[in-house]
Amino acid sequence: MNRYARINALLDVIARDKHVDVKRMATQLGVSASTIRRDLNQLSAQQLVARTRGGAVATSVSYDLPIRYRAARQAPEKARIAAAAAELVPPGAIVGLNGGTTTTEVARAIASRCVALNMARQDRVTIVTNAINIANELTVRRHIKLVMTGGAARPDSFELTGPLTSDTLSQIDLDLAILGVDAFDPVGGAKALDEEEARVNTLMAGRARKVMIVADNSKLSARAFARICAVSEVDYFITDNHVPGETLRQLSAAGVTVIVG
Amino acid sequence: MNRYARINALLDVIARDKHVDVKRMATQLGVSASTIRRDLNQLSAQQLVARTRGGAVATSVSYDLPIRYRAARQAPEKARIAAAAAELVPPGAIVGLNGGTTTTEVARAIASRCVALNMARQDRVTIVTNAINIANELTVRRHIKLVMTGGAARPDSFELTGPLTSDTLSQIDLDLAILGVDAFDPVGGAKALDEEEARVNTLMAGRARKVMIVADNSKLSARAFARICAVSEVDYFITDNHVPGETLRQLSAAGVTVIVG
DNA sequence: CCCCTTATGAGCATCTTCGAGCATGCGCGC
DNA sequence: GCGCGCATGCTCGAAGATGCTCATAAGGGG
Repeated sequence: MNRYARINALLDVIARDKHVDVKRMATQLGVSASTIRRDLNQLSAQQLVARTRGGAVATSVSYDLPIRYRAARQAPEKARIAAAAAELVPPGAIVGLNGGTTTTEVARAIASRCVALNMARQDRVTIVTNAINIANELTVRRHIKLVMTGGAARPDSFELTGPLTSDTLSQIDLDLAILGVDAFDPVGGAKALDEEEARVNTLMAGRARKVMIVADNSKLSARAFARICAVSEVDYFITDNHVPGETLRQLSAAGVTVIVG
Repeated sequence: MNRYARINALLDVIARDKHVDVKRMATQLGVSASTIRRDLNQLSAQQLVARTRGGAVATSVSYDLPIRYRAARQAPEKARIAAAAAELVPPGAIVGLNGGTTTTEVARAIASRCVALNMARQDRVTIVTNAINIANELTVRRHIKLVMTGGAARPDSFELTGPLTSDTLSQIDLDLAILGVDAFDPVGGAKALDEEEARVNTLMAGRARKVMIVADNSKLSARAFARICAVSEVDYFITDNHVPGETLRQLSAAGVTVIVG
């Protein structure tokens, strides 16, 4: 019984019963109460559950009922960022998405939201992406129109880049570009680690009426060298609640609409 | 046991069990734990798995669908057809692949063959495809250069079609187009059920120096209305051993190299 | 045929995880 | 308001996984 399995078991119980009991789970999983407590505290720090004396309860802000623990870093933060981003997508919009774990979550959130709102045919959202994994997931979701750019695949990131990608993008106009980035700060703007990806992202931003950056707090202290766009070109910035207020104020002052998911 | 074979083995286990154990895989594959750890870290950097203490777990960032695809009809026939097709792909070739269960098998066979032959860098095969599921699988399996066409996704077939697809294809030259079709016979040639897909397939065949059709026996008695190309444009036809000899003779007479997998 | 790059395995110091014990303090009943 | 019981948080030690380094093997290129 490793940590991952325990956390999943705990989330399953909470999803089913809305609460867990430390003692009972310790017996059931064959570990000490200390361990269960540590696990619950960790989940609580990620705002996935709320601690109570003797156990924990489900948080009111439960986004997806079948809560599955994703071992990726900053998973809950990304889910909340994604939910906030999805809310800003109006019916019928044409949305560009680049690759990355955050934007993958955004894609899922947009798809879920379209189902939830039961959008009419003419209000269907169109998603344009150069991320193979996002396309692969969205293809089966009927109520979204999916368009892929062409291009050569980069094995490390599941993104298509290169001249073919640029060609495709140059033939498309977007209402909104939602970009995950490797680094973002009030002075340097948005950046990527790979110059090929940066170029594609720049172009996608240029084809869009509005530009949204989605990034968890780690990206604000990260460094990357390939420039995507300046802060002045960014309309929305969605992040989590672990970002210094000073940074957010600077972004607001620069004309960016800042939203904390 | 080289690196690629190990990585494939690890991915297979993760796809099946949702998790791997460092120690167990080290024993099973006959290498040291350090090596397994290095492999898992590399996969983790590609977001294909998430490291846990003692092993790794699936990230769900796009590794569930390939499994669904494995259970196809006529599976053994398709696997043999695919293996025969893969053998006709020379090192360094630029190969076009359209969508479908047969061509998905072909993609896997080509990938496996490249691993088995341990192809040098300059002999890497380039695969150009408009099938999202194929792209998704091949991105994971590396050591193949992958190019996607752009286009709008068709939910039923995982294929990209439309003007963007045509535009991309018109900028590409192929050594070989490997096409799965819905119907093929000595008189009518190759056909598809969907006219959009047929158009893309026609274009792909037109961009290629050689055209190969892969189809199991059921396709020879099937009917479809959208024409892809005439028999005279087909260079190779790979099928299974349940096809009437008379049909094969007619195809040979028409100048098609017929191979029974 | 030789050299250089890369991959692999072993050893070692470090870090993480987990369980147990103990002082603390929260909450419930009186 | 008060005291008791129990969950909690913290610390410490043990077990084991990890990362790092180095030596060696293997493979590819010239």
